[in-house]
Amino acid sequence: MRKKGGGSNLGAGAGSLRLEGTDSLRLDRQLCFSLYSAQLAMTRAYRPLLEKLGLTYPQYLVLLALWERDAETVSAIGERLCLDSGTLTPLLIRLQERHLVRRERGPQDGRQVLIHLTAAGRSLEERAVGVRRRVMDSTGLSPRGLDDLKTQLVGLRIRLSAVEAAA
Amino acid sequence: MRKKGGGSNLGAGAGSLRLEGTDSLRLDRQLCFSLYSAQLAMTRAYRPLLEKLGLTYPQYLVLLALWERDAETVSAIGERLCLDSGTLTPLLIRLQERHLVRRERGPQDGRQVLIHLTAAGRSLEERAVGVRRRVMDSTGLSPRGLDDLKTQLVGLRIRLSAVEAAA
DNA sequence: GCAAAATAACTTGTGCACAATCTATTTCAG
DNA sequence: CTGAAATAGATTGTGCACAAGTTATTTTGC
Repeated sequence: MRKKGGGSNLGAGAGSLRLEGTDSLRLDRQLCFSLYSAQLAMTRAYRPLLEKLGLTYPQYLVLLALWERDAETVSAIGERLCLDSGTLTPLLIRLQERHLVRRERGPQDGRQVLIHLTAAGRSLEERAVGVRRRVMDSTGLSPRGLDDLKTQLVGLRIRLSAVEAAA
Repeated sequence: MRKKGGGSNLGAGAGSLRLEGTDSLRLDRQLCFSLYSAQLAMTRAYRPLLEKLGLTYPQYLVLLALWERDAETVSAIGERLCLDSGTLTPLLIRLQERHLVRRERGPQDGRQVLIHLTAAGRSLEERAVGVRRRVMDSTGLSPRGLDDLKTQLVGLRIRLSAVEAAA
């Protein structure tokens, strides 16, 4: 095994273009990797706490959307969470099996399915506030710091999504 | 369907403690959601480009690690990427089926499996540099801005992981 | 040297995330 | 009103991410 750091071009200085190119792929320099691993760490921080509520992390995000605005269609929820029906349908079926939501065909438009929180689903919100607070505390960030990072990430998501839409 | 915005407590002002509590769960205020959706957007930005290389996004991250330092054990790769063997083993088997890596029992320690890049695997690096550049360009961030955000995310990951470790 | 403990990787089963496809319903053209 | 197009969800198959449990090898205690 090679020495740690893989320092093939220390003190880059007069490095060739090829070396500069490959060096740009160092793992610890990648925004993509730091984003990926921070997201994994966030999920792992929530998991043991959400487990006590019988929820997975994506299920928690769907409930966040519903606690904010109830009785929406599958596609409206999907738009807010940037997820499609292929992801949401089975997740919502599982939430229904746990009696946290009710799925009901739209009375006007029979193609739609409206998602309603049950009393049990609504009552979970209070406990979720505590979970959120504990995880946010563990970030060690101030409310200002949290909001600042959040704003940067929202901007990043919007710019990355715009490219997809153009393609 | 309710009106967009769900403005149940506009001009919060003299809101009660309960309202403040639940309001803290608004989707657009969540760091966790902005992180989650930014990560989804990053994966979606890479996907069509990586598809031309026959790679998924996690496979690309594993190759990033190997391009930086080759011939490592599964657990060494896992430590760098914060992933366990349950995730890596099948992924590495697929990379082997595509002749990008070779898996070989450790000569000293027969429990270990060393992952070696093949010539084909190494040759992919050059094309990956172009993919990375295109996605980073689409973020609209300066090298300074990219690095700044990366640094914040690394800090976040470390603090979130520290909590897990303590639990 | 040998049984027990530890370790590295693999396997199995669950739940996303997503592409591709399918079904049911609604809307539109004529 | 009728057939075609459009739309909303549901379904199927692939690949992570992970917990739990298994197998094979190495290390440790005696």
